[in-house]
Amino acid sequence: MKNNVKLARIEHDLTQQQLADRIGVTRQTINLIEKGKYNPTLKLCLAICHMLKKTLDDLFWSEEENE
Amino acid sequence: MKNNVKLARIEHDLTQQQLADRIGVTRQTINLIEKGKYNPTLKLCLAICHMLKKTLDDLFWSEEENE
DNA sequence: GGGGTTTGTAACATATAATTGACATTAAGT
DNA sequence: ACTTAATGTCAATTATATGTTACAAACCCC
Repeated sequence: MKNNVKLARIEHDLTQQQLADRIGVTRQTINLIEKGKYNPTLKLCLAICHMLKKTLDDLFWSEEENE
Repeated sequence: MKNNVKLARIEHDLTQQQLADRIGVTRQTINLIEKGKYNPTLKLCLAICHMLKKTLDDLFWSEEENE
């Protein structure tokens, strides 16, 4: 589950904690997503996208079939 | 949680059951997602996208902030 | 080298996505 | 009208995303 959340977060000068707070999840959740260690729900992906002014494809798309 | 899964599935001439089988989930899961009644995981969204030759933005993006 | 901030993990609890099995409804065909 | 396939939905269970609390490693700054 690779993604570009970390990069986009840093572009906005936010810590994991700040991003988590603004989205309304815990820091651990953001951390695990950034590390690719799990599989967030669509609603959470969308919340992250809106907060970081990116689309789903920007942050979460990859051509490969596998995770 | 509106999305375009149903439309894309029909373009490919698949039933909910067939799509579910190819992705490896149950028909109920596909049904509920199409009806917008829940919040699939990213991995499942990606599986649907690849099967239907669409991107995340094609099937699951909407500009609105809310679900 | 000590103190604060950020990040990476871990164990356990809770909410909910997803499965299983079953039944009702709708749509299409004959 | 009858049959069959497809869809909508429900109750009960299982798997897993997320929360909570806590602690350690890494990085700055003084």
